Amino acid sequence: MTDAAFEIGGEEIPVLSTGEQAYERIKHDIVFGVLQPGQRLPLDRLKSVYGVGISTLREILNRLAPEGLVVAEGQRGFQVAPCSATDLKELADLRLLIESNALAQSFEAGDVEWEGRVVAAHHKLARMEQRLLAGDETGTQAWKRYDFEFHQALVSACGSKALLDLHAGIYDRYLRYQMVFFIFWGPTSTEDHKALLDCALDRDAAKAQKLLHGHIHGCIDVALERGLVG
Amino acid sequence: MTDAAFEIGGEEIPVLSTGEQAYERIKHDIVFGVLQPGQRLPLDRLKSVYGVGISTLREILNRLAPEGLVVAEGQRGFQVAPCSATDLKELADLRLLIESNALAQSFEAGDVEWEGRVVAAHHKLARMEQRLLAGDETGTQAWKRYDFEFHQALVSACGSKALLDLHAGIYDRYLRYQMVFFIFWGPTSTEDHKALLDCALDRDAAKAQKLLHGHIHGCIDVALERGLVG
DNA sequence: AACTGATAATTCATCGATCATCAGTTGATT
DNA sequence: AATCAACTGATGATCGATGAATTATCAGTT
Repeated sequence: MTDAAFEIGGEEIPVLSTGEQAYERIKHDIVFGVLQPGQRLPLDRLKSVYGVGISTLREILNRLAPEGLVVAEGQRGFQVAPCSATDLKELADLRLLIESNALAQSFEAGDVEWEGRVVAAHHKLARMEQRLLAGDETGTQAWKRYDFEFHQALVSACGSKALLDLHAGIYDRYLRYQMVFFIFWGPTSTEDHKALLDCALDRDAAKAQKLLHGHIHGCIDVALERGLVG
Repeated sequence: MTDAAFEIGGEEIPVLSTGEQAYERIKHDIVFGVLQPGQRLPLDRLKSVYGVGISTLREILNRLAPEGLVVAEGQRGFQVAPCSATDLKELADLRLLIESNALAQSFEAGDVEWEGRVVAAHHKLARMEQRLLAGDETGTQAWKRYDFEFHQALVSACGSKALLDLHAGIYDRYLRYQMVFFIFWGPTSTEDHKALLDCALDRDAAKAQKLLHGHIHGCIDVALERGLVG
């Protein structure tokens, strides 16, 4: 339908196809709770909402299914993957396992380039968190992106593409719980990020793993305490 | 097209839809090397081979893509995920990480039911390995299934569905290397399995993890030594 | 009034058709 | 003769149509 890339002044700007665009939108709407957990996804409705044909829609949903954001019960269509407390706990443990491991390898192998990426990512995240703490709620989505980019940067030198892909996928599923149930409890998170940055520059993997453990479990404990998740 | 389930004498036998059937066949053909790494997958050709329509085919390929068995280069169709030595190493490390962790949790939580599953799975695997060592090469595919079922049984009590799904997915990708490059080096593998069984019954997770490490790395070292992988 | 069975309406799975895109080839121009 | 452009055949992406399955509705019966 469209070109794969579009040239402007020497810089290549990728132009997404109809399907890719819709894929991104639907994924975004699931992660951010516009499409709610457990909600059925009638094809005709989605068709008009996202402006793509049935077949393209089904391709997208089939792609989202192995990623764990959509479930397909054969012959009965699709629905947004339901949320549960046990699933949240499993995801948290999984993220911790994957990210801890990647963290250690990354700290081992990271060069100065990597340090640069980490510092830059942390700076952007910290700025956004300042704004959020100041009451500016407009940037919640931007905040999640910077949070991801920071954690991504931390593990980016682990040397394993497979590990990074896995981490990204689990992060998305985990993020959905944060977004759907509006989990953001401010200062503690900010401190954790700063401490993680320091660990990275000191190459103190053990301490970073401990911090990550607290960072993640602190987050889900808040959710489970408040009884937010069914 | 067909019923989701078919009742016979109280037991429910799932009847797969056209799409599900083709999905299983294509996945099988990729894992077992019928469709070779890097090979392009022209839709018209697959259409006639597997006897399904274009749209259904694309659904299947889109589902296989996040599973890591197929890659989709935008606007230029699909191809079987290529193989490389680095990818094999990454997968081995990943499988080790996931399975080691699941093993420890499973040993912790496993009950007598679990022990039964493990013993049964090992028995079937051992029988098949006997036949293979005796020169009966007809059962290579059955062997892989029993090997998976044994490892699956070992971790089945870990208590995390997310972890089990992840393990299954990575196992498939890892298995492909074994199948495509005909890696089976007999006695050592058989001994490993017996030792793993003993560890399970003794609940000795640390020893099991060591064994698993040797089991997996021994396997890929053979492949890398022989220069089988690109 | 509640249950069961048949029928109608909705939703899904699968398909081939159509249009856009890509790669290889030919031909014109310098 | 070499280079670039337009042409052409092949392949992929997107779409709506069609028949099958599921769910909802309603009448008839106990």
